[in-house]
Amino acid sequence: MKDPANPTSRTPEDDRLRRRIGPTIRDVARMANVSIGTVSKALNNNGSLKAETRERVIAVANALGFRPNSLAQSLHRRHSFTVGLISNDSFGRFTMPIAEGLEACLADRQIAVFMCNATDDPERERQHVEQLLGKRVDGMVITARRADRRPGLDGALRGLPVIYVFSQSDDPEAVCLLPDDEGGARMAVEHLIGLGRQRIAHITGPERFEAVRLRRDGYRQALTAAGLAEGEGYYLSGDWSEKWGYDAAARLFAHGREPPDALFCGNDQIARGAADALRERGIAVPEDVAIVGFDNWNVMTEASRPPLTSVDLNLRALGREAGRRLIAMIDGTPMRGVSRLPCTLVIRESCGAKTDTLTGTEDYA
Amino acid sequence: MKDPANPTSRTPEDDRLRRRIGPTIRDVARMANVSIGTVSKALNNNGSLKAETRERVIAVANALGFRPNSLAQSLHRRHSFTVGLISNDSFGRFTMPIAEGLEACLADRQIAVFMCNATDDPERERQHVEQLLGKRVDGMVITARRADRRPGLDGALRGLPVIYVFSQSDDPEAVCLLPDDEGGARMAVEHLIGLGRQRIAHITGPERFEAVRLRRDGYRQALTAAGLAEGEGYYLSGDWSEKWGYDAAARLFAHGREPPDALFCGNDQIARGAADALRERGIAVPEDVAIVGFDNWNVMTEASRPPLTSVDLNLRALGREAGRRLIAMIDGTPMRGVSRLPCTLVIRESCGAKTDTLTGTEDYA
DNA sequence: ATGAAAGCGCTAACAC
DNA sequence: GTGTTAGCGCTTTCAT
Repeated sequence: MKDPANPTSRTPEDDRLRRRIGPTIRDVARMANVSIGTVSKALNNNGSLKAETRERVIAVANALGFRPNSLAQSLHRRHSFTVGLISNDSFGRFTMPIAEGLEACLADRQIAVFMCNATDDPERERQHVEQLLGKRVDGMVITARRADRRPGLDGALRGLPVIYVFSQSDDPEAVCLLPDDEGGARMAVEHLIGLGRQRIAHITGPERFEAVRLRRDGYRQALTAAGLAEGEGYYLSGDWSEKWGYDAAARLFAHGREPPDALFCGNDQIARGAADALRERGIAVPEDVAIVGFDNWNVMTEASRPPLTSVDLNLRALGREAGRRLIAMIDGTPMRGVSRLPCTLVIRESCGAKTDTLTGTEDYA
Repeated sequence: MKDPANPTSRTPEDDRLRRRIGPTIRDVARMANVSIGTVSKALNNNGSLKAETRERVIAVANALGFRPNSLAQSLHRRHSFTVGLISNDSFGRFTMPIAEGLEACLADRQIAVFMCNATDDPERERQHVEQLLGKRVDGMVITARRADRRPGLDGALRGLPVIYVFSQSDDPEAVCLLPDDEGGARMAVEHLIGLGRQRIAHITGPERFEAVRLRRDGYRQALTAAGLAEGEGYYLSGDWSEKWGYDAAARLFAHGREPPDALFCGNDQIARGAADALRERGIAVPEDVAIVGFDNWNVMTEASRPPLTSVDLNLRALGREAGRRLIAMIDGTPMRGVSRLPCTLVIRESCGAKTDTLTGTEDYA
């Protein structure tokens, strides 16, 4: 009673047999009156098959709603087409865009991403790694808040491709991808200098963040290159809050001291706090004082008065590039060491230049 | 030459054989001088086995660094111990805590989460669903921005457990989990009334958001229940920005009209904008006007002057509960319909009450 | 060009 | 108690 020309006529028991797993390759073979091997060739478009057969098999498969079991496939193929993403930033503001870029890149290659949150709990991280290895992921991405380096987890990984994004391993061989904080800071300060500013202060976050130290270095490099001196007390390290930006600005513009004509801030919250402080003192931004922030977090840059010029870390691009590199590693390309991707300066009203977007040059460190 | 008492002595060719896949259950069986079946029983702690054998096998497995291939296991077991999370909010501010709660809950049950971003692109979503089905996920979580309901994707899913979190399907049978916006708003306004406020205005977001309509309803219910009237022009719908909060507050406190003595705001950005507007007008918060926000987004609540009392949507709890329910569904418990989880009122300085946290009662709708 | 059959790494039913 | 074996759903030789 089987009618191979009309593959939709599945027998009732077939439906019952598959619990709810759907048809298997066997069912397709039966309905199309070919062998299992032939179906495999047809669907994977390899081997040599008569065009007519191939098409017929594919038609049957579609009619049946056949969906190959990726788990069974992975048992043979070299890859599982999954990777793990382990975050120690509890899916925070920085992890998000990275994950997004990564996912977008990998989805194009049909690779799925396991999202694991370890939040700096080593035991939890160990469990996740264990689980991911059990699931035979093809690679792993580690991301984190960037206070400092972390021990590599290379012990158990026996050569599995691993890439650290927005975080660093203490293993110098490890593949790490980071934004070029130093270059971003340099670009921001050069821009201020190009606008004629001479007395540029830097209000920033806690020095235990490597990013803080790098941005400070970039700031100083730009000053030095332009022959400008760093005013006394012009470098202010505090926490990452608006309040600190507000207080630090107040300090810079207090009593007799000669005030800065520009503020380069370690993040947008600090910048916004500073902008508030200046406004309340009747100091005009950008006319009297130009401000540049860091992170280009639009919740801050756009709510600030005036809207903030800010350095964008290009985290989405960082995630995408991480995906590309991980794929390359999975494909066998050897990689090692730290790379930094350029930042972008997004110009808004707070620095007195025409709205624009400037991208730093790639750093091949 | 095999020494079962010293299982670490693997033969060199064994290492070579496993490409980099690590030892298989076969290797463990060989080294422990037992059958494959016995190893399986020992490791999965089922069947009946002499304690000594069990322990010995486990010791060998550990020594070999054996890690069962979860993919192969899933071929037999009823489940793959993976679920898919499809987000249409591009991993945004609301998706994050939900994902975190979900992941935490599922990780406890050894279930891994595939993160997929569809960002309202139906084609991309279809591809993701396809991929997840191919990977034989045990269930699926759909989350989204909450402008409105979305078509269920139940066609292809043949009974796979699906739960919508922070989003709704147009299928009335679908399992949906949402915060109780109405109850949260009611709680906020009741709190203001309890503090003696009588003229309470509501500045909120765009009405196309169901959340806006629900919060408005809660606001009105609380007023009505207390026998208070809604002042004319006291309900102001705009966008979700600080600027709108600022402008709306300015409008409410303009010219001759009798001003409100409290503002209930649709989100924290609006509330912060309003607080700024009042401060600039010399209106004291909370003395003259109390303010309550919504979302409890600490970036906003804590940077606001004064810090904002705000309704917390308890998104992390929502994610965890979604995990619990999905597990229940996977375990066979039938579920259907929409549930809403209570919000929490987090009291800070902007409303003039003692710092505190109040939780709404569960809504068994 | 197609079919048959040997596994991938594991579980589970059934022998002994 | 432990070993044997038949698969899970698929890919991939190797015959034909």
